[in-house]
Amino acid sequence: MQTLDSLIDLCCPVQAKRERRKEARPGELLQAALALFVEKGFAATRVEEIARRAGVSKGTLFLYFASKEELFKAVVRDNIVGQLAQFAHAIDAFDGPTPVLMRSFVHGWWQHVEATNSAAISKLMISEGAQFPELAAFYRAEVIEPAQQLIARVLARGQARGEFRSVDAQYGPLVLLSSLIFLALWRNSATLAGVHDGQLDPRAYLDTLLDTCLSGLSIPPGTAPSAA
Amino acid sequence: MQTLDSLIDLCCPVQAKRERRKEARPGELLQAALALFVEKGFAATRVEEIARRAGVSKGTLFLYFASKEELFKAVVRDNIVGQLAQFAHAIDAFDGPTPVLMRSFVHGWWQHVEATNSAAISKLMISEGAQFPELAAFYRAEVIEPAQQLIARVLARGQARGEFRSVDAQYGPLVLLSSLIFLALWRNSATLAGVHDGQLDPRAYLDTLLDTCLSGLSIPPGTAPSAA
Amino acid sequence: MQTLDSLIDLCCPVQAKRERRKEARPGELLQAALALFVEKGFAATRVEEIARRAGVSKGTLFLYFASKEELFKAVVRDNIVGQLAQFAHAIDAFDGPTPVLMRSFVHGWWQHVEATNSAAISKLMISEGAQFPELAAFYRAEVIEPAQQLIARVLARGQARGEFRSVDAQYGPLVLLSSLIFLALWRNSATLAGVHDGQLDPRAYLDTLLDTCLSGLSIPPGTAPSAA
Amino acid sequence: MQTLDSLIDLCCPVQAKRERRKEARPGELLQAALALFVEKGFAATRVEEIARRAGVSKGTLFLYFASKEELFKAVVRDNIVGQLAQFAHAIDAFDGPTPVLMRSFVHGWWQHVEATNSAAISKLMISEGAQFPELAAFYRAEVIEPAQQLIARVLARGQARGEFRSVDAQYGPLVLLSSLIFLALWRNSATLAGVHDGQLDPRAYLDTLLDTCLSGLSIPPGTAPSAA
DNA sequence: CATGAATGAGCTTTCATTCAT
DNA sequence: GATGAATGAAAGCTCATTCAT
Repeated sequence: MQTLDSLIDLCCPVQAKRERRKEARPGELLQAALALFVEKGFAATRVEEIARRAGVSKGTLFLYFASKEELFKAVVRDNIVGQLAQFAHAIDAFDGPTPVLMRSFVHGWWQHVEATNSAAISKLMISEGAQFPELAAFYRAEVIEPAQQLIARVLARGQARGEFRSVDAQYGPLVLLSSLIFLALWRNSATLAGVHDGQLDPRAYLDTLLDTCLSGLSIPPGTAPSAA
Repeated sequence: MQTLDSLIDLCCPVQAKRERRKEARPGELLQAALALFVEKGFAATRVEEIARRAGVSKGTLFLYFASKEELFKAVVRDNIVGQLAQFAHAIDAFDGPTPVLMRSFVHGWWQHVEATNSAAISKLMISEGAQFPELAAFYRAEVIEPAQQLIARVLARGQARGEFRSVDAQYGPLVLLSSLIFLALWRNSATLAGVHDGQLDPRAYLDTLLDTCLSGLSIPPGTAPSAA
Repeated sequence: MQTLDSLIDLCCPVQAKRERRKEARPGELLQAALALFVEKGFAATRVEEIARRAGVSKGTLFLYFASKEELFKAVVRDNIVGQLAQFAHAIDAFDGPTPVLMRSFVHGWWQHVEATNSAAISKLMISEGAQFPELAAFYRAEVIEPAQQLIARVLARGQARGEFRSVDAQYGPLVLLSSLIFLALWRNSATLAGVHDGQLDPRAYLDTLLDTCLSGLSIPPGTAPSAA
Repeated sequence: MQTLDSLIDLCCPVQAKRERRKEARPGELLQAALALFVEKGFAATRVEEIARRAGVSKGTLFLYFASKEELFKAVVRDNIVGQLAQFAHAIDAFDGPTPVLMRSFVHGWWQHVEATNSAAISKLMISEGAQFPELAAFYRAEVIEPAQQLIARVLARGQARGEFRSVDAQYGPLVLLSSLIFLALWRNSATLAGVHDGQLDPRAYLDTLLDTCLSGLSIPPGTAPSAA
């Protein structure tokens, strides 16, 4: 049986090179724009530079995107895809102790963030999101909230299994999420990182975070609800 | 017979109007600048608008502040720098248990952040710092570093008094600071908070943070260095 | 049947209008800039006016010249620098008596100065150089020094050939150069020339200068190193 | 018998200090303005700086001079005084050989120029005179022309006494004057002088000038109209 | 489709001039 | 008279956007 994609491929055989390049244009522009918006911010990025990096002329950019703002929106839309679903599956499939799950989740998350540009996009949204309310709402609904629920699910699992003490259902996840977002920001903000950039080892930071939180979440030996 | 004016003069031996306005100018400009920087960002705010909001002309602004960047620095100094020193004093003067100190420090910090717009300024620097390196450096040196040291001092105090277990000297303070900065961002980022702004109760969030961290930092009963 | 346009195309295989204009732009701007700099001075000339006179917009000017100062330098290069090299070649190629060379050099210089506006540019630099140190340095290096060396070379040639008596190597050329610069000034300074402009015949002035200097430089008959 | 001035002094005895300072104000302002106009040019000099150097406030300056332009005119008017008459007398009184007179005249002129600010004023007139036609005309009539006639008188004297050969009556003086004006400019023009400022010894330059000109003017031994 | 020359509104900053005190 | 705070018209330069080719 063929997937939908492969059917589409059969119906629309490879177009002439020129045509194909034409179709690739928007993607190249989006990629160039993402890199530059992240690097220099929205206002400080000149459309000419985006065009140059994408290998086209300034005029061509406006053929595909009505304005610099529309280009920004397209960049964010293009990059906000739920990688989060995979994390959810992994969590559900795991069956060891929750502290171990948490450790692996946190480090796995960072691995993904490092590999993709997600941190950069978060930075972008936090920095310039105020100017684009629909995008901000979209990002919140599609990224922030699911991420929060993911952490909530892990905490709940720990409590259900008697491994964690109970924490506030709303703010507990947030305390953890905040540190993850902070790490993402730190790597993309000249102000936060500055000269100390090289000094922050993400993995060591995450370990310190995990040590503190896991101790804080663990049930004190004496207080164990155990009983006879 | 006395004129109304001369009566006023007798009753209110204030300075000449011009004089009084002159002394008020910097404050009015600072206030207007803070409001607009927060509302629209540093780059997107035009000095003319700041001046207009302060009720003066463009030229007058430059009578008091040498440049837009200097104006920003003055805003930061006016709202943050001084306060950090006060926190340092309060910490040194305190002589109760460190967990209590930490609670009072964290809540006191938030109180100040809420009263002024310091949180918004942090948001600003994270958003636009990359484009204004001098401002970013200034902010790092005058705000980020001192804040980090403040937290480090509290942690060290707890350890010295046998109240806290030892944490990584570099990342420990950062884990705490990250949550504070996150809270500041949350309140000023449409992306993070959006329309749900009202849903986050800062004080409850901070309590959750303190509960988790203080538990995580406290020395487990059994491991007590007791002796005897 | 051919359209008029296609006939024209066949007859006049010129570039597209846009293209042709593009190539003409720098020249038109240079010309406009020279005229206005001379008329109103460097500082008092607004770039917008230059652009307008060249028939383009302000922005277009900056497409071709990075700044007002660079535009000025281009004007100088366009009008003077190249010509100095030509004089040097002519001097080297000449093989008659040095007094004849000097006469032809001096009159040739004036011919060039009259044709272009180089004199006016010298006036400009003397007037405004102090306020634009970079321009002054450029002018000194590219114009004053080479001109001085040109004269020095002629004097040295005369001495080497036994036609001129020896004069101070530093001040000799300067005495001559001063008169040439003075003539340039006279023609462009309301103060020096005023309404009496018509009264000064440059060629007669230069002849008087040459007569005096050449007599002054020539070796007195009796003092001839002859011998016997 | 009393001069007019001393009579005036008797009628208007010394006023109160404050009053006297009031009368001195314009003079102090003129002095400060001259120094700054010469140093930085008209446009580049800020009225505030003039006022500060004169020890008054910006507003006070406008109490005495209607505008910056009027101040400039006043500065020039105030400084153009004919020291030239003294030179004329000295020339008439002299009874040695003309070459000696010329040497002493040229060096005396420079001594005076150095002592006063005349060179600076010449520079000022040449630089900014175009904007003030009346001043330019006045300066020409009162300074340039008389100076030219002074030189012409010396040349004529030399010819009348059989010491000089005949030169063009109009351009001969000019050739000499040009070198003197050039020297005055050199000392006040960053462009001409630049880094070599220290290298030009005015007296050596004038000697070279005199050597060349006097040789050029002297009657060749053989051609002497002597006769029996 | 693609180009890139051309545009012009917009920005920060300066400074001669005014005028309430 | 004297002050200096306040003004606002420029100026040089940038860059998103347009459109003739």
